[in-house]
Amino acid sequence: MEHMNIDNILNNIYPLPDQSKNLLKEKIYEITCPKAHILFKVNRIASKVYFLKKGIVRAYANPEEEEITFWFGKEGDAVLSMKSYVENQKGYETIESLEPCELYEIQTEDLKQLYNTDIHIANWGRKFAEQELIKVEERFIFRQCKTALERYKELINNDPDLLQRVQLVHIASYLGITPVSLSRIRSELK
Amino acid sequence: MEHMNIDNILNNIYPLPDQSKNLLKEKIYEITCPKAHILFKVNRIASKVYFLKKGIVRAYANPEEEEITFWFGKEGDAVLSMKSYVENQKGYETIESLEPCELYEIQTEDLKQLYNTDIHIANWGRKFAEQELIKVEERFIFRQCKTALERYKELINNDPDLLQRVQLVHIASYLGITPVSLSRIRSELK
DNA sequence: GCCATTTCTTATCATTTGATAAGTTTTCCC
DNA sequence: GGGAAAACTTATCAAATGATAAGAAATGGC
Repeated sequence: MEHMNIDNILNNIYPLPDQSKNLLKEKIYEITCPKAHILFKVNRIASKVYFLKKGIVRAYANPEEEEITFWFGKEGDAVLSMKSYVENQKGYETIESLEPCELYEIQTEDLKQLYNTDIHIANWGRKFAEQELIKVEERFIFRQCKTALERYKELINNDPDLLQRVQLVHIASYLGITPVSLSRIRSELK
Repeated sequence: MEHMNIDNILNNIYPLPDQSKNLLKEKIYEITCPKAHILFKVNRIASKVYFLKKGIVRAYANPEEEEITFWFGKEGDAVLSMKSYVENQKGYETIESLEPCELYEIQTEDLKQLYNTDIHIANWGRKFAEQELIKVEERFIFRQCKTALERYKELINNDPDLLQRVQLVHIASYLGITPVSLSRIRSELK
């Protein structure tokens, strides 16, 4: 997939007037990280939000017992610990890069200050949360309506490159099944 | 449970300065509805958001095939079709009262206009979406980590009155199991 | 209060998914 | 490029959940 530049990423969430966008961009820096880098560690309070320019990451919960990969981030996605971002509390997830990544970084402190002073950025932040909300809610419902096979098929259709870029262990967990079960499904489809 | 007044409901989401709160309250009206009233119908574009003063409601998806109750709203909760509210598109859920209800009602149009003109209300709207987001995300992860038995136990602990107020068919669906399976779990616990 | 209807439970059997383990393929590193 | 490690598949068996149906309990209307 192509690189995503910051203007497109910000605009895709909610178009901002130039002045507000520049306020935001003043606080944003580019960083890179290697594969298998931990961007957020569980039980920490996150101080940064990232936007993914290039690469792929996953968020997983419950690392003591059984790892649950509940989210993949790709080019253009925001990468953050939601719980930590929203409530300023310990996050329940760890976020790890699955490829070498290029990221845009902003301090949550800076972001929150902008929310309080610029109404366009406040509404941008509102839209961001709203869009993420819809995504989780839809996935929550979909998960319950559909069988593992249907969920796998849907992934193939909507996110084919994920299968090329991500280990099947993580795909399986994302689909809510075991790797063995995923293997079974894949062999049935051949 | 006690009645919830509108000031508490609004403040619990995000404390607003009096002036902003009054702007909001000017647009809010009280209504009532009987039991089994449909507040939102699937595939419609919703024009209203409610806050529940008294009563209990449920949201369910997939009404053609198998009903999936994915949310209960109680005193103090906001009642709305998220998809419709966020994207101005057809909602995937139907929302139905399970008791006679007293509600505060606001037009989404009015709300959106306030978002664009009052920064405090914009941030209130942001906080609202953020809090709802965390709730769904936590439930999504919890659903995958825990067995049906654990999920039922957690419901008993965190939401005991739900069992008194709501039919077990809906509880079962909310927990992601069949009513028969829930019965089995309940009898094992005795 | 009584009957009809709805809701809930119990029982039986089928299906799906998980757990474990062994085998195969791929990847990675020297 | 060869060998070790990791990732994936396949096979077998166990456990959890679903489907169906029949019976018990609760609810609601007259």
